[in-house]
Amino acid sequence: MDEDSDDIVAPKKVKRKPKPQGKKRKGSQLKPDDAAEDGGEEATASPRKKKRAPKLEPVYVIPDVEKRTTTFKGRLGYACLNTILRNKKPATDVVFCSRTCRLDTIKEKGIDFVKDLGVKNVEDLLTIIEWNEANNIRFMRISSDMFPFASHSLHGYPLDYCAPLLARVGELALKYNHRLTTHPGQYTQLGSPKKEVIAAAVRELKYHSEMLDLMGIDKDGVMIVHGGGVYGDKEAALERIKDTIANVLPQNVRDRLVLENDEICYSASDLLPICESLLIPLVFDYHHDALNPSLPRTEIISRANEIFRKRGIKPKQHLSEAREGAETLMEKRKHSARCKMLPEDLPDDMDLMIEAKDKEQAVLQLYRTYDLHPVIHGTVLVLVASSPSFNLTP
DNA sequence: TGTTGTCAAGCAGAG
DNA sequence: CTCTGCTTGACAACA
Repeated sequence: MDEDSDDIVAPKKVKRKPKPQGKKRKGSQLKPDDAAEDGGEEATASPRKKKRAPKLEPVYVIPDVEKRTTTFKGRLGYACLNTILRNKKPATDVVFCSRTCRLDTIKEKGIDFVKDLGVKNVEDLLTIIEWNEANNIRFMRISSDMFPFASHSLHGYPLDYCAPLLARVGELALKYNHRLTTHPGQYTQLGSPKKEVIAAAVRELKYHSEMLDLMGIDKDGVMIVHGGGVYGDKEAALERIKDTIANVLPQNVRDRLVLENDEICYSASDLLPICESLLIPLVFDYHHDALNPSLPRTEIISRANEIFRKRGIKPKQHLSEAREGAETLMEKRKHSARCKMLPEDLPDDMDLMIEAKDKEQAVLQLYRTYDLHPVIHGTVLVLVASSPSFNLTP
């Protein structure tokens, strides 16, 4: 689907998936799982090699991108996961920040096991930030899974045990002028009519705040959440959201909170009034706005940026694109692997989070498209052949 | 090593 | 009603 993939010369061995037509998986069936039609078929071509084949050197090719120009001067970032570091081989070398476990495992191994996962996640975050710096990326979203179950009603735990390590993350980010933000998940419902749901949302936000506070991150370290559900009455839900923000959230949590327009329930014009009245910034998401439009983009952006300005927070926005060939609303919600271009109305001085399956590769592609930063040959496309998106077909 | 089913949490929309 | 999608991934069990 993504032209990108077509250009890639994959590492020499491309394996065909066995395709065991066994049990029906409960997930979607619509992904024929082999999109390796990129010409990497020489895979099976060497059946008779007796000397144990030395590890094949992958062939890295940087495909051409269509060149474009921009006056954009902000940072581009990616969310949570670095595909190169996540897929390092051997498996013991992988670097990622979302180690987690099951509830059963907590019962089995105890909470200290879980807290150790958090330590490993934070250690790896240091590595990722170093990688980012080496590759001219200075903006990323921290995984909400950094500390598994930290906000859980029964198993939750404070993060102070990890304070020194978290402080190192903040110091490193500061050293590189690297912005770190968070995006608590879809279960974070500030406007639910159910008390327990709100309580869980507040715990989740407190956890994220605690993490950022212990890192010593400044006010640019925001936490982005959506409006959430409407429960059949949007006005009433908005009132509850407003009440939660104004009267329930502790000040340090509220200080980091920002709202984001979504593609189903709350458009930018739904959120702007409460954002403006509470001085909660609005993160504008171009993709969501395209699916759930309201006011003219330029108006949304200028009003949103005014809130950021008043709060002294560097503005940020989200960019993603729908999968190619998406027809229905549901299909269009899915993110594409890359972003082909920056939006028309993108202000120059702005941090832009790229939400794409290929993560940092999508950022690097935009770097190349617009000549924003040099891209190191070898970090591009190193593993695209095995990245999840590579197997996605439209 | 890879594959497969399942996993903390909430909601809305499609079929 | 069930399945899907959301920041979408990762664990666990087994081959």
